[in-house]
Amino acid sequence: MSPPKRSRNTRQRGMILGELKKVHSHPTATAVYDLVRRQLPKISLGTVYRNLELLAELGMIQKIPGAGAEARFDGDPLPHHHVRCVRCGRVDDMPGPPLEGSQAREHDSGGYEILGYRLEFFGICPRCRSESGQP
Amino acid sequence: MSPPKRSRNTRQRGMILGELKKVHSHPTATAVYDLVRRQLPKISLGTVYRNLELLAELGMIQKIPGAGAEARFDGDPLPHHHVRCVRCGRVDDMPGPPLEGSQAREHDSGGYEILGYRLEFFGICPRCRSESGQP
DNA sequence: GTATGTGCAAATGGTTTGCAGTGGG
DNA sequence: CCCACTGCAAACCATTTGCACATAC
Repeated sequence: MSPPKRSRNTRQRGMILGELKKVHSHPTATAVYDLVRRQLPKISLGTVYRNLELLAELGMIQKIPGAGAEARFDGDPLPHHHVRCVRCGRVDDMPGPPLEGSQAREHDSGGYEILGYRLEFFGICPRCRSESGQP
Repeated sequence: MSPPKRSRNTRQRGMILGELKKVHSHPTATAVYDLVRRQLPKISLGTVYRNLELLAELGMIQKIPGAGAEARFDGDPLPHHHVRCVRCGRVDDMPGPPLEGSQAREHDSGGYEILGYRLEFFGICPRCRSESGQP
């Protein structure tokens, strides 16, 4: 159905993927830019955005589009949930299995063909909790 | 703890709330702007944004911040889930109970204080399904 | 009377894109 | 060789904000 989507192995793309696989901080596009720039000082932010988008489409990484917030990227493409700190924006992995019974909803969904769902937790990260007393 | 947050009953605010309660289309800020402008031609988009934000804070309406997409607003403040059409952006209510067992996650959450979660389904709405064969 | 709200317009900020040149296969 | 990719800079677009005036209470 869909054409295999051919892509090339550029230094920029390899570097972006490599850095993402290396860290566990779910960096923003700008953060990835800063990481990669240490090796490729002339890389442009546009290229970083284009590659992150492409790598996510290819299923090699995961894009975590924040609700209203800056998107973050995860070198681990396997499905899992995330927690986002409402204070500092930090994103971490959330232990726990994927949402069960979501398939069941495909029926009573008002005529929609359900393709998937996004579940994101929000809260206050350990660091922010200690910095200013737990409210 | 938090000061009662005093607010005034302006014509603009009442009109925005009224229109939102009237429709069931989960309109965007701009769509609300267009609705209200029929009665108050001089209202500004900035005022619409400010009031939508305030009304959501007051718990009188619900803000549905799309992951990467334009935010939408719901005149029904009671918690329920939504489906977003990946083709046209349309948002509808999703039948079904709030996520059970989310409280249980508050424990094994890597030190986070969990405040809540956002669950949004995505798929293809009936109209878009019929317009271009179900893929 | 005074602080809150409004209209207007400019600013913001993350993300996208047009274009001419580069380089991977 | 050719077309995907890059760097650069400008464009985009939802949302926010500064300011002077208006108005709810």
